[in-house]
Amino acid sequence: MPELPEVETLRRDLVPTLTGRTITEVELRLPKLMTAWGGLPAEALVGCRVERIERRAKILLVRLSGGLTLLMHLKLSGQLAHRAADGSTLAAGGHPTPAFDAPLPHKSTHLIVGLHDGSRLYLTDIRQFGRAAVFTDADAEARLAAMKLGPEPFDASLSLDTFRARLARRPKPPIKTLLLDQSFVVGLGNIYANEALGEAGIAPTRPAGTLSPEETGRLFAAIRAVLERALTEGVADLARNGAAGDRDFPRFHGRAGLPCYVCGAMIERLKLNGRSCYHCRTCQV
DNA sequence: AACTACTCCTGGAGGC
DNA sequence: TGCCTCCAGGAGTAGT
Repeated sequence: MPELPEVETLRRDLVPTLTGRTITEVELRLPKLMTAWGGLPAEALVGCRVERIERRAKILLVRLSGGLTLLMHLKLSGQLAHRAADGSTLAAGGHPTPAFDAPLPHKSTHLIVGLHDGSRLYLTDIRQFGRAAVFTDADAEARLAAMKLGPEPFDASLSLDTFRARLARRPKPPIKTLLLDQSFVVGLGNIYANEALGEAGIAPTRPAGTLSPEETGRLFAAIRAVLERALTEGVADLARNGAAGDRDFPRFHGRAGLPCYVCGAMIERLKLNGRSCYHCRTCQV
């Protein structure tokens, strides 16, 4: 799925196009999209005005009038598109395929939210792993609390010292496994975990407890640098099949068999907990 | 408690 | 062309 940079970029794009609009109709085409988390029926959205759009971890929170919150998690293949009444795209983001300018709705469009100005918000998800739910604000907080999410990577409360302390509590798992664990730190997915480890020069398989203080510092800085680059220069560029795109970002993920940007050695792929790790054996030790 | 394996789905790419 | 296998950016749950 969209990881932190994709969700945050989408949030920023939706703020000016969605805020202040009032929901006039809702069409839920795939009921299970809204059953996993429970909450109110989709129709509860009708009549609500969009007050604010927030993000926690990889989850979008649409704060509504009437004390309600719409939670959305795009998981692996979810996508949101806000289209004007004439069909033009106002904002779109999430998984890069299908193309953001594809005709909507299509067979993987599972939720359509109509706004009073005639615009529509479409949630599409080829793999149907995404989730959405409408809660009272209090229930939304309870739902988030139940997820036991770790700290945000850019939160001031996550200092290098607290990062090291959290690592010290989980010494056994491979460091890559820990980076993907949302209770350890939120926002990283497979792409940016691979990128952070690559930039830090740390092998994904290293048990977390074997990292030196110096390596921990490099990793902490690399996590923020990689996410910051995605937020400021644009999210990682991936082709349809998950391979790296034309841009030099990502620099490791999806580049098996291609030369490392740093040393020229061939990037290799290995599997860890069922997820692909792309790494340079020379640079990452 | 900590850690791992399995599971929910669809569709595109590549081998034969 | 068709069929097969593998692969894809997540995370909840059940088992050891």
